[in-house]
Amino acid sequence: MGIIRKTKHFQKVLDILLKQENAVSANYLVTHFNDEINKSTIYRILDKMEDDRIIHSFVGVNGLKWYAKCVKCTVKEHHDNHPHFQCEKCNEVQCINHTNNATKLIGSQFLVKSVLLTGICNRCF
Amino acid sequence: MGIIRKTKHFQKVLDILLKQENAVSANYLVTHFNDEINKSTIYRILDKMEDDRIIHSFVGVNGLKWYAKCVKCTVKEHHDNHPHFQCEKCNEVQCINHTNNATKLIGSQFLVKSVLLTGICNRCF
DNA sequence: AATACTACTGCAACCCGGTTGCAATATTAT
DNA sequence: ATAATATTGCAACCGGGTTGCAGTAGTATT
Repeated sequence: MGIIRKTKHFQKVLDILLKQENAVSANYLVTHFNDEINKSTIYRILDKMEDDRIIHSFVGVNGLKWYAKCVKCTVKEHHDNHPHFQCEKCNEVQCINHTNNATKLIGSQFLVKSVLLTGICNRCF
Repeated sequence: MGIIRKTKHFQKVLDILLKQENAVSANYLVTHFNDEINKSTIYRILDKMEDDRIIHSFVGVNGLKWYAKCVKCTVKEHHDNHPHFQCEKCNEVQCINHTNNATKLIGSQFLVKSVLLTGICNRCF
């Protein structure tokens, strides 16, 4: 159920996501492509990209959905379940993976106020 | 700007939150008190309780806001910035604090798929 | 290159969690 | 009891995200 046709819209959205080092909110893409791409189209493209493991998503501090490119994911499995850090002031999101040093983020430089882990609990497992 | 008058509505909402061991979603409270308390009233009560450090809040997997009672918070400072774990299947939220064993949660019993840290980044600090 | 098939898109309307302004009501201090 | 004002209900609104459907545009086949 992922991407089947390589359309112009798909390419444009992909370009933004690949260019960006960190995560991008769905809402940013909607306003960025305001006059160019309909918002339902953008949400549908993002869903399909996620199905194809081109990007991964998560929900940020304000309940907005964020997306970032996958680095080592295969079509079968998501390997990009690394932590994300979001600043409550500037709202910017950083992926904490091989390129970033997690211990540098947590502790001295950042004041971590909330940690949300998600997954499958042992009752549902 | 917190709670000033101890009203019946305030007491009813508080009772639910104190009774519950884990977190409760704002939306749950709204539907629970459907015919009894107006939803704007509930959201306003929750805001004030959070101001007074009676409860603390965070955003769950689906972007919904969750609340849980504070255990060791003072009016001046929130000490309940412990991690929360939310199951993606049953949506239940557990506070990972002194009563729960974090290492038991992470690892064997749970499959952790995403971790969101929030706070203030070094640029904004 | 023309055709047919169907994935993709735009539109408009909708959904739902949460917010807001305002008039009416209830709590508290006097 | 009264006055002052915090709280509430209501209705309308906001914004991120979804959906059904008809029209458009990729793609495979000829």
